[in-house]
Amino acid sequence: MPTMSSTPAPLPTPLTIGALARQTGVKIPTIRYYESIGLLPEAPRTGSNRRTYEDGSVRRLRFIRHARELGFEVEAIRQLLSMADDPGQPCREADLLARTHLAEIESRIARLEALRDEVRRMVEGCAQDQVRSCHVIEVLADHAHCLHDSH
Amino acid sequence: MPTMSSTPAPLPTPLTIGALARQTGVKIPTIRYYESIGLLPEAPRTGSNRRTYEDGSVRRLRFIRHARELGFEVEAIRQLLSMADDPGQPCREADLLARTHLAEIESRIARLEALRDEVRRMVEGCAQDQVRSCHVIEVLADHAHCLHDSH
DNA sequence: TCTTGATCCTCCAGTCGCTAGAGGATCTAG
DNA sequence: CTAGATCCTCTAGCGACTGGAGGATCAAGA
Repeated sequence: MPTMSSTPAPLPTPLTIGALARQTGVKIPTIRYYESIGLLPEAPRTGSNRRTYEDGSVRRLRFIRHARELGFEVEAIRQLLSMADDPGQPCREADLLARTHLAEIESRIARLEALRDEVRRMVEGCAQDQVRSCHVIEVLADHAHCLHDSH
Repeated sequence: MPTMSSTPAPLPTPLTIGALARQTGVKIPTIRYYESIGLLPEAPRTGSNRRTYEDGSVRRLRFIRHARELGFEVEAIRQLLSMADDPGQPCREADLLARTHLAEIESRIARLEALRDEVRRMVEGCAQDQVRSCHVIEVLADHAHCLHDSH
């Protein structure tokens, strides 16, 4: 049982910004930054002007962090958050957002793979000799060595 | 012999910054930016203070552009350029730089692929119904839905 | 009670690699 | 001679933070 003492009053001790940072892995200045751009609501303050948070903040910030890690831009996250705040809405928008994002990830992967092939070719041609005959420098100096025009 | 008086000297008409931009595909403000950070040397000026370039500048700028397209950072390019300027040196450094870069590209690809899988799962789980049951929001709200911790 | 060190606050500046705009000078073609 | 293209410098902005200065406040130990 997750009772932590005999008294059943789990009154939620507000978190400091440092505790919030530790629980979410988001750095303190970043938390303040998110507040400043309106991704996080303005945190209530103590008498001595320190920000206080509750468990809801932890969830919201984790949501943000997770979305950022997944490569969503702040603007997209703003939209996702407002959807998450309003769970009766149809989720076509969230779905569209995610699908758009997926397409972008896939194109990024494709471009990186082309790029990896170029750099790999570059590295493999290097005889570790002299710059004069260095494939790396040579390839960089002349696009004609490349397989693709696209980059 | 490169005497320049009586012979039909192909004296190189200096390029304007606009011509250089057209020949390399690098925008004019970017060229000036490269000069300001020392990637390009300070261009000699005409009497009316306009920058002049020669074919060497075209090659150098193409080198820079190509390296940027391949994802090298400016600092790395700075090193590559100084190596290219000094072709008697062993090229271990250039090779190392490129190999480091390759490793980074590969790790980026791996992370993006993990990410793609997450987002794909996210999208596929969406029933286009309500946010309440929307997989996208749910996954973002809880990292535990993810396959990987790494992102 | 005092003191020390940790934590917090605000504000400002810097990061990277450009990009854009203001406001003005100069070139080139007709 | 004039119109429009091109150039110049300088400054500020982008996105998403990150770091530091300088100062207030808190919690714990002597």
